[in-house]
Amino acid sequence: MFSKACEYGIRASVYIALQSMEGRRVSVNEIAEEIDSPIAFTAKILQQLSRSNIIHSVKGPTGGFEIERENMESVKLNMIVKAIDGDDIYKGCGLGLKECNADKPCPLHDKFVDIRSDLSKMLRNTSLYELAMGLEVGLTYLKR
Amino acid sequence: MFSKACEYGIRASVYIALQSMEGRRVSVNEIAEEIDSPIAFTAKILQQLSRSNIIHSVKGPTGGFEIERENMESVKLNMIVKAIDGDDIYKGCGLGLKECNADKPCPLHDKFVDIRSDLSKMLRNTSLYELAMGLEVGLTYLKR
DNA sequence: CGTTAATCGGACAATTTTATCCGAAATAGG
DNA sequence: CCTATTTCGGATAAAATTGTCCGATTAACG
Ligand code: FES
Ligand code: FES
Repeated sequence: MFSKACEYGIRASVYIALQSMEGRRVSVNEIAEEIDSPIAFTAKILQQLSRSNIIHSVKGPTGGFEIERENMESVKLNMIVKAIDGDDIYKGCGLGLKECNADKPCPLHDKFVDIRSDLSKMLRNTSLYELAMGLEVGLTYLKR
Repeated sequence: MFSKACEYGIRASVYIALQSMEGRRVSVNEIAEEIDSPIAFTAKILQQLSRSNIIHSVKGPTGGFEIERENMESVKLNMIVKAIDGDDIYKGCGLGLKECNADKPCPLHDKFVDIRSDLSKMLRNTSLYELAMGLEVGLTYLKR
């Protein structure tokens, strides 16, 4: 469904959001530890999210990553997915035709766009804040 | 969403079904031409589907691929996807946790399983026959 | 029986994705 | 100013996916 990079990116963002709620800034090492991901690869993804203004990074000692309180609610999953995986999942044909277009649809088009639009809607409506809350109350987990 | 192999596999299967409705057996070359896919790679995928008893192959001159009339209705997309991509898409965690399990869910679990089960249901309920029919009446296309 | 046309199967190659390494730049704190 | 700690950015490596090649096998047909 999502690329590994995107999965790590979402998990990392949720963890950063959780810690930012308590004013803590976190390092790549801590993030990778807490979400069980490869450190250097995670660092690359965080750079990408930082450049996309989804998370905020601070260099030097006491530096690390954080998410502004306001962004915690306004940043939705669809932004993270788009920043990392592009918009293939929102626009692409389920059977791999070069373009998905109702004027010349693939055999699966009608059924596929239903699913795709549900997924898209779900990602658009899900904020980091919401996901971080589930974590905070101990209902959900970022590794197992 | 699906791998390239799976996309080609579905497109090929639908084309074979369409031709089998008229009693025509088709070669890899014709299939690859009609669905716009790499020939040798497509051949590999067809072998896989043949071994999974989803399509039927015949060697030698006048040989090729076909789908028995009965199978055309009983073969659903979920079988093709499972044969090629495995069941990650049916069982895997959306955020990449090692296992998807409601007892220790990831932050996205509840929302993700909804989408996943809709997708799963759609694939389970869609037959090759149904898709081939859309093609036959000129409503849908396998390449663009 | 020999030729020809087709799939089968294994080895190989190219590309993309995932992952690692390391030096550079920034900055807090002594 | 100096040192230590952190992200940044580019090069590189490993693994997985995608794609190619070719000889073996099968079978139709003259
Ligand atoms: S054309 Fe295939 S999903 Fe729209
Ligand atoms: S645990 Fe992540 S989707 Fe179920």
